[in-house]
Amino acid sequence: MTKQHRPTDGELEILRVLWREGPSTVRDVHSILSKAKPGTGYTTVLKLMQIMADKDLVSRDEKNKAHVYSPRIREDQTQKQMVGDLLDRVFGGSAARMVMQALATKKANPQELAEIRHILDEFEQNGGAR
Amino acid sequence: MTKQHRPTDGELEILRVLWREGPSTVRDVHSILSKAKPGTGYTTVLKLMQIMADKDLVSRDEKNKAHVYSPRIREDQTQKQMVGDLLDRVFGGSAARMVMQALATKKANPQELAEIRHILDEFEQNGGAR
DNA sequence: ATTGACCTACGAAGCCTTTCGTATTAACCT
DNA sequence: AGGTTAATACGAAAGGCTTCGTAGGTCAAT
Repeated sequence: MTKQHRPTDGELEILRVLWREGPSTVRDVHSILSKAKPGTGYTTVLKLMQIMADKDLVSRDEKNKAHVYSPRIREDQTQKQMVGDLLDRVFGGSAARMVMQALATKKANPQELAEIRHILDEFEQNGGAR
Repeated sequence: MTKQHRPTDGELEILRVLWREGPSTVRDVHSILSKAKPGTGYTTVLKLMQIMADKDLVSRDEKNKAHVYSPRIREDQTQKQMVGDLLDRVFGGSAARMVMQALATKKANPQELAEIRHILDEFEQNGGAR
């Protein structure tokens, strides 16, 4: 098991598009990203996606002229990895402290608070086994 | 308000030492870091701390021969910033989802679960005001 | 005063990420 | 077929992070 590197900022932006939209061409990804960040160059996105293919972060279907890219790592797995990383690097492993700061940042939406409570209930029921 | 950059990995390691130990010399920091990561070079740590002083991440007292460095940003503020950043960048702003993955990573310690519940209680009482 | 221990300053190399320009190739239309 | 459009490939530059070697300064003890 090769221990995954953290995806870079740019890679993450692209992965997020692929997770949400499913298999996409460079043009697809570019047009979405350039909505959020105007001025994003097409070949910049292309190059990044090529590098991601080299790193096996995405796979590439070359059947058509415009290649179609798909994520090769799962969103939830990446989220877990990155949150675990932050937990160690910034919070010394204290999940409670991290949750506290997370809630302090976002003005805690009452519905979200309820969701979090629900998650806690589940964790207490089966002892956090995964 | 100059919007703070994320500290780099190396900077964060040093900041964590300074937050825990208080004002310290390069030698202090180096001897602690090289316990966790043997082979860490002294001048590597020195250079990094000099750069951090340039960036105003730390301040430096030059009264003595061995300069004494102090953090210039607060730990809780940095934590808040970094968790907020991760929230946006990988969880699309959903705190609930982030908490879930955090708990899935760490085998949720029952005492911590209780702490988190307590934090939620407080947030519900005063509506997330800080 | 000379030595040795310890400190800072500094430059530079190596690597990674991001960005972009240019070249080339493929498809389509008339 | 020829020309236009749209795609990929590639190289390279710019900037940031990390690492380290070397040089030079200071202090104390001999």
